[in-house]
Amino acid sequence: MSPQATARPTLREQQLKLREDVILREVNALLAEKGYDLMTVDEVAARVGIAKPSLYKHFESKEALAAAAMVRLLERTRAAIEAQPADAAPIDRLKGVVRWALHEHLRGQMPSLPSTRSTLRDSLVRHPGYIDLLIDVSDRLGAWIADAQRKKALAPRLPPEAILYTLFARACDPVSDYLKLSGNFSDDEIVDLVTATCFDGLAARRD
Amino acid sequence: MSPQATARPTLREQQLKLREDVILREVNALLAEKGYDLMTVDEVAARVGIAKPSLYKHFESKEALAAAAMVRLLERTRAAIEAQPADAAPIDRLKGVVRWALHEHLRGQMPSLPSTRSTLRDSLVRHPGYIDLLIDVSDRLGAWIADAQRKKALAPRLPPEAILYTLFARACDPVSDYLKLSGNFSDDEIVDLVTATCFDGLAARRD
DNA sequence: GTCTATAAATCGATAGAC
DNA sequence: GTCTATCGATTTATAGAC
Repeated sequence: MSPQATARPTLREQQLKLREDVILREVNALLAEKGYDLMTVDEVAARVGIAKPSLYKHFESKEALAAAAMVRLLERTRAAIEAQPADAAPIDRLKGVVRWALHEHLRGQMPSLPSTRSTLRDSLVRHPGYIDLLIDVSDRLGAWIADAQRKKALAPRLPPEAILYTLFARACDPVSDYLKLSGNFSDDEIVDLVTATCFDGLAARRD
Repeated sequence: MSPQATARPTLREQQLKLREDVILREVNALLAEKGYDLMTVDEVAARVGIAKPSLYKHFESKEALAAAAMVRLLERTRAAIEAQPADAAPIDRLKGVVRWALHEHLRGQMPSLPSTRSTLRDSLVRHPGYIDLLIDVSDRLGAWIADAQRKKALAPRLPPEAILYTLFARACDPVSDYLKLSGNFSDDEIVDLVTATCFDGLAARRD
């Protein structure tokens, strides 16, 4: 053990942070698997390998647990946005983010959008960090959308917010689940299919 | 009161059927509003205006209640399919069904798709009438899809089942909820927007 | 900080009187 | 068939020992 181990509280804090990250990863997977309402705190504790009261030492409630997991998801989303090549056309950067989200979804790591009538939604809007991050992510995507519409790569007539909502919704589109369940497609094919129908539509194109 | 009133048991059966229809309408609305897991049997009874045990005289469990409501929804879907003009192009008939579903959604009458990991899904596949109706509806839509692809109105490269799943998914697309929540669009505009992005995609079209 | 044990509330389902 | 009252199971959350 290093001499700083007892002197600095930082190491312990790092361990704490590490454990909380394990917790949030499991919460994220459970949110994707069964949603907020069906996820039980007992199950989270069991998967992490600790007792339930220990979990409540880290997070004060089930809602706080889910909110923290959603914040983490938004942070990873922002990272995916920043990872897009700066020299690519804005529409291709948008496609890249959608493809990243679809891959996460197929890996069972993408919780559904907080439904407009969900229990979770109310507590999320009260969570300070969540709204800020959501606005940040929306602003970055919104800038690309406006840019792509100016370049006439995205349909100029569509309201930008309709495009933004559609991109968010495709990230947890049940279509990918059903395609996966059919067993006729690989994950890459499913990502290609959903991305294509999202941007190009179901109707045939002449261009 | 007609003379047959006491002689025939049919009248009482009609009243029974009528009450069950009221129940299923409320269940349908509640399924659309909060989903199967958050819907409580107490709430259904309260909305119908009867006590919970009375509800259990009509339906033996919460699952049976939801399954009956989903069957009723599929029957109305089949009716909407049959209501499409026979002389219209197949792609326009498909659009007509999607538009009907979106209007139902905006009226709060369209439950979400039974998620691949839902509690409800397992009991639905065991319900005899449900699967038959689902196959019937899928077959009718599938015939139109094949027809539209032959005529090159729908993208010929897309797997027909991907198109079918996409149409089902758009009926309960959360995008419509968020557009409605924004308050910037009328119901008709939302239906137009979602239908357009579904068939034409987000990317600009030259045709 | 982690555990065992339990409180408090909710929900699906039923017993039994009318 | 409809009601009041209640059971049994599940789940969130906490008390208290270590």
